[in-house]
Amino acid sequence: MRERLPSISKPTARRVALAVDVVVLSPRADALAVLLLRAPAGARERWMLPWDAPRPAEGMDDAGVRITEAAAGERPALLEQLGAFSDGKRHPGDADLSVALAALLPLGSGTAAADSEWFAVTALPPMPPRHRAIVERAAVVVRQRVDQSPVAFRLLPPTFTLSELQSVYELLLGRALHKASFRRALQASYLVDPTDEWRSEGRGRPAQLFRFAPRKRRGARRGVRFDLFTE
Amino acid sequence: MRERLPSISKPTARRVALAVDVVVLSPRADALAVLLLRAPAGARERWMLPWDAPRPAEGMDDAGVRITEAAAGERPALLEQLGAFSDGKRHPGDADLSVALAALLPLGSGTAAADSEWFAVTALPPMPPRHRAIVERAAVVVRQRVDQSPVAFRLLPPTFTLSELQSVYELLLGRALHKASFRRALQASYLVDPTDEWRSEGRGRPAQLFRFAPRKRRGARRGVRFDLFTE
DNA sequence: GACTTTAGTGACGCAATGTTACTAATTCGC
DNA sequence: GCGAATTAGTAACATTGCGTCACTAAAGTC
Repeated sequence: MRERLPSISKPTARRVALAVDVVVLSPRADALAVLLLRAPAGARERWMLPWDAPRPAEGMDDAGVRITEAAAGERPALLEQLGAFSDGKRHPGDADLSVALAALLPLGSGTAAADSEWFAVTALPPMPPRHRAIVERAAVVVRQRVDQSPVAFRLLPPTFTLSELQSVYELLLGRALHKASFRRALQASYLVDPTDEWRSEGRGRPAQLFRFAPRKRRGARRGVRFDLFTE
Repeated sequence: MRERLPSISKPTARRVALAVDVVVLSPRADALAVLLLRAPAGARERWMLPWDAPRPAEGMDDAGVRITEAAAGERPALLEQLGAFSDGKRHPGDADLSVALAALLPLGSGTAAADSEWFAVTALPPMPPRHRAIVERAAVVVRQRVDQSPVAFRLLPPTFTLSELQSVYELLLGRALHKASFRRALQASYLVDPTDEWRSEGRGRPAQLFRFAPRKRRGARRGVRFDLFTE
């Protein structure tokens, strides 16, 4: 039926202009916020993601750490690759291909430099189209991975209250969660350990501080979940 | 406290040698199998992934479809980006950077060409280190996404029996599932529609054929799942 | 000291899931 | 034919998970 020629021409790699674009994320004012840099004079949009070319022999993650440190003055608590973006959309450095990374910073860290500012991911200022697409993708990816990787915990300092943790989950998921259910599920998961410290935050009863300390869970995984399809 | 210079040097994209590497996956002999091509004479390893450079102005996905068609004679039922790989590991075309894609083919399709062969992802032959890493990553990613995207359904023809579907899930998850629970959960998910066809496969009672037809589910999402962490 | 605010827990009921055991429809061996 | 074997599909029960409401606890405020 189907006739095909055997492949005769050996493929060859092609040289393209590459950039690493970093979406630095942190909770800011009850929203998931991204750190943007003021674009150089003459740029078509006023804001852009921190980015740079990878240095020779530098891995993507190394470049991501370096770019995050330069923009936020801090090493990311978690770095996740978002993928390669090469649609025709405009990039501030005219890169043919962007490798995009999400870098998570804990709550309250990384005072922005003078030429940078935090924006809620739902209220982005004018920025290059590819960067906008990357930020939107980052928000989706972070939300999707929140219950598979310690995304929420990396958006918090090493110790935190359970209310803070719940707030981060609500901020990521965009909906309110029930306190009792949240804590019951967390308890059963063996992901956190209580410390013997308590924090009094203005009024109300002081809250116990917890630490992210996942333990090996007894196997016995559960069945297939058909209710998580996003399509 | 922290002193930082404002960024003065404008970043510039750097030109690197790029390849698109495709992991063509399909169920084969009760295992998840990957299609490999015999490497050209003189190569250090005998087998490699289908790959090529993207053509000018060709998107990653377009390149992925083209490469899949050339290697398997068929368009992928689902194409997912796995990310960018630029570790120091060796690539058959000495690409600095690989954009890796997973291409899913339904069960029983794509007779391999003479210079290609299917291998279980758990029993890979000698192949370039970067390609091996990409295949291993593909297996992990496909397993992780199985209950968020229709991965399992794209590994089956348009109509299939529920036993076939369960087999694909078991093959992807690497563990046995209980028949009644599987069907009950599937029923509740409104992901499949029964057809009025039945298939008799050797001995045993004939099985009804189903079709993937996801319906809009009534909202009401469930709580946070802490038991899905893979770390 | 009463009121407000935030933290944390107990308990009830419904829904989902694990499990066992069953029925149904076909082929195979004799 | 006819029973055994094999695969498909379902019923029913026990257990667990989860949404919800209601409560207690410990701080600040007036």
